Amino acid sequence: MDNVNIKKLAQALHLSTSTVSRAFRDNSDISATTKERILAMAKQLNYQPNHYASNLREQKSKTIAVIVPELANNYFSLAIQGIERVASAKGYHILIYATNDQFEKEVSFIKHLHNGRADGIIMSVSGEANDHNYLNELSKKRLPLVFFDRVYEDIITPRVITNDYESSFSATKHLIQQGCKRIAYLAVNKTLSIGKTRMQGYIDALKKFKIPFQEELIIDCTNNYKENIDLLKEAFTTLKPDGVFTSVERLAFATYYACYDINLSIPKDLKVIGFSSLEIAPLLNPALSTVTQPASDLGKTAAELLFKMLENPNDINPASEVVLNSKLFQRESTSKG
Amino acid sequence: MDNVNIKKLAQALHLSTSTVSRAFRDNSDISATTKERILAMAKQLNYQPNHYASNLREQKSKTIAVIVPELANNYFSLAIQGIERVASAKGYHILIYATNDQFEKEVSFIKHLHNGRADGIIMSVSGEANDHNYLNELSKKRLPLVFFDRVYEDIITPRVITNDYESSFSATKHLIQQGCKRIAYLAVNKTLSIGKTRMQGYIDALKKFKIPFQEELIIDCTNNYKENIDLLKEAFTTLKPDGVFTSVERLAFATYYACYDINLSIPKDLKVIGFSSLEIAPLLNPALSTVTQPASDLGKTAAELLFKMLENPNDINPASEVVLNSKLFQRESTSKG
DNA sequence: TTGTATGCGTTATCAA
DNA sequence: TTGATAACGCATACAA
Repeated sequence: MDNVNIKKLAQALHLSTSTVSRAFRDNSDISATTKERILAMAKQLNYQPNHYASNLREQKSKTIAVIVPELANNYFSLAIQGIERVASAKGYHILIYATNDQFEKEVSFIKHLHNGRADGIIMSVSGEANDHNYLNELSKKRLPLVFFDRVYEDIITPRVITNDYESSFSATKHLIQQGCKRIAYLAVNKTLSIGKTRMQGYIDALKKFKIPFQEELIIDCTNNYKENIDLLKEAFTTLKPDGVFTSVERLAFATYYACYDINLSIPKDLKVIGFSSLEIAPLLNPALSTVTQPASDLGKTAAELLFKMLENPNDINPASEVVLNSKLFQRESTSKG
Repeated sequence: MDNVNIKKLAQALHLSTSTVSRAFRDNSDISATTKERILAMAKQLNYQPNHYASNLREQKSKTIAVIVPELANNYFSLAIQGIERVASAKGYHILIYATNDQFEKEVSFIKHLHNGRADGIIMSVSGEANDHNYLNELSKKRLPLVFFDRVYEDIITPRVITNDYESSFSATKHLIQQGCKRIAYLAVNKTLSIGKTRMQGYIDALKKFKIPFQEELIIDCTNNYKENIDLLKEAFTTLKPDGVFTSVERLAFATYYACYDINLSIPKDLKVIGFSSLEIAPLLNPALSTVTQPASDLGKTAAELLFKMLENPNDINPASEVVLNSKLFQRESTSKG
């Protein structure tokens, strides 16, 4: 490598490395003229300060890590976009990790990140069902951490979530008002906190409107597209629901595919609404009614929270929780008649 | 910080730092028993080798950077997913950068990455219209770089692309065979190499089937959703095309919105096909005919190519080009009658 | 097999 | 205002 470092730069200018170094630090004492000389030469030689050396020295990385369950997901893409914009504006870099819903990966990522590679972590969790006390074991040494959307309730750290309970309640209420009597709830993992909250909103809405809650109408789906479609076809045929509320976007799609296959008409035979941040929900056949989460804002807010922690560690309540509101869009898939 | 480093670990074990260091390097001479002792203590103390120190020492980062035009985009999300899987399997980390189609950002990202932060770069470019000779100026010092999808034709570096010309030709041919006589081509940036190739396939297909090429039917769109819809409504009204071929996914969506607004029926009045990797294209109203690029594979292949460069720099032809095939899906949006 | 010493590129402290 | 020097945490050449 003919890489230019601070030493070569110093040699070329007949200066010491410390003087050169100072030229890149804003607050240091250095004459304006030498500074200019240095910067000019730096540009000419295409000098880039070695990040690893700086960070080893300064003990921080100007990098934040983002851990999400999956990358090929409209919702998380939007969230990452929100995070990236904030980080980019602050001159921070972003490391991306996908757990693919494997808890061990999450643990491994987090542990490895505690080697100085990142200054903070933004995460949507994967392993609600597991023992995630590993986060507490890091104790004092734990990096600043912000949860978004999917959180661990028993870990004390700032979080950004949406008003899932209210949204679920509203969505269920909407189905009831559109005339549904047998409303299925499509869960993806009942044990996930987010699953529980959303399900509770559904259950309470039924109660409020005096519709009996039936356990069999809670349909627990998998992570496999094809499996879900088969499972739903079976369920729709035997259980004959007249409404479906899906707790995540992809289950709404699975519902559509299932209905196409078994010739159920949406919304005539079955009304459908689901959590989804899909911008083209109006283009679906039929247009999908959605509970739309402000995904990009969620990411933005989480990033802002993390930067607050980084800049003013004591200024932020570790138990702070920011709640953003989702919005209900009524479209063709839940229309009457 | 009560961070444990190799020194503390050595102290705790009454060993030297070099011995401890060796325990983590596979090939070093070290007795099995001491190695075990060290690893056990490391686990107990939750020791993580400092990445910056190692990398400063070894002059590599085990990190690759991915630069894309945008993050909130189904296609790039899939590509990133493909990259992440390969990198993750190799124990590499991924830095993500979004240019939001701003060329200066691209230049800035690339230049900054040449400070040791990443070992290689995978990029889908943004600034075809600009002077991207900056990449050549880095000359010998340039990091291993792989282009995917959107490339600079005049920069010699490995690339992974799709058979855009053939796909465009087929898509246009398909529209012709479905009876279209006035086929509009929706471009996003005529000067982008990818735009040119795709447009050429369209032009040549017209020629082949003796349909006169009309400049006015090339509609240059913007990056703004709303603007595009307005622009398309105007264009469809005045130009009265009977077929539309969109060079990127989001223009197909814009086309749908425009048609809904001005009461054009797809496919009766206007047949639509577009480049798109959207998995739920069959769920649109009407189901969208697509040229589907193997987005995830593209990312995977690009990553594999980059790792080959990293592992065997001389083994790979810098001008190598891998072409993956897209697939044409005929759906309702281009059906006859 | 283990320990000592050195340097990776940078920045901070101190002295000039 | 500038220069010499030490240190950040780790890995290797060399010595023991």
